[in-house]
Amino acid sequence: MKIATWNVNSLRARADRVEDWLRRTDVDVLAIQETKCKDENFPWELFENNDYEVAHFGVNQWNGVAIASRVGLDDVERTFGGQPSFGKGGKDPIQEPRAMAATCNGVRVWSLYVPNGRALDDEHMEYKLQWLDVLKDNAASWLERDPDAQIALAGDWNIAPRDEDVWDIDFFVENRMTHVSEPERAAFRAFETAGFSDPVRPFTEGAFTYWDYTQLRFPRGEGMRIDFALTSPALAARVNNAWIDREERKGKGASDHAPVVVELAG
DNA sequence: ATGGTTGTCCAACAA
Repeated sequence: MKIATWNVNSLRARADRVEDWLRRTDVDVLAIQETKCKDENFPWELFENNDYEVAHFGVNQWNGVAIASRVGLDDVERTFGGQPSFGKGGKDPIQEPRAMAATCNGVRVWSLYVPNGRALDDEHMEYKLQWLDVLKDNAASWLERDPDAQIALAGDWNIAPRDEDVWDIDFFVENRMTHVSEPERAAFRAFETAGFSDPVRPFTEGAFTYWDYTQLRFPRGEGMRIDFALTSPALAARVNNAWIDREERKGKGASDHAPVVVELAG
């Protein structure tokens, strides 16, 4: 069984590439982030035509998450408990479509689009840290309730947990960039303390998952590792292999993120 | 050539 996560940066703009990728990669479950559409604009037939069930959560042109599966798609949830809301300048806060879950062949798969943070002193950074803290409390409680639960926290985490997860840590620190600050990294580590782990890194040392569209970041090899599929202990034990599909970042019409694939035994 | 992006509600914001 193969589970993947991919921030597609607009599903409509990426429909042909997503379909080609699904066919050649042959994954069983795909957690999608940044669909950038509401349900009425969602390309349902893309998944139906390829024998995937799909569930979507999107309310406007921002964010949007989905899960496609051909091994079952049960008990869909579109938020986690106490998920913080956000409204810029405090106006009309909403629970943004950044998290959804479904059970696929016994695995509880979460598609997560963690808030970006925007700047170290931006209100969006407080939102990001709070959002992660509440998600972590939820995730810890799921494991306490069932230590054998198979859970994947898959998505765009918008955090580079280690210095080697960006092309030049000095550049990030000197420019007061987000994604590498200690509070963000502590928020990520809290999931590891709660029992979740990253099964992809051992198979992909030194690899990145994201390259900014600007500044020729991809041809220059200037990327970041910010997309993760964290696994509960029972699920981590099943991981046979994992890879980051850097080829998918190439060429015209690519997302700025590459898909991350985890292969499970059985 | 000292710049060089992409997506959305096509204007201004988000990443």
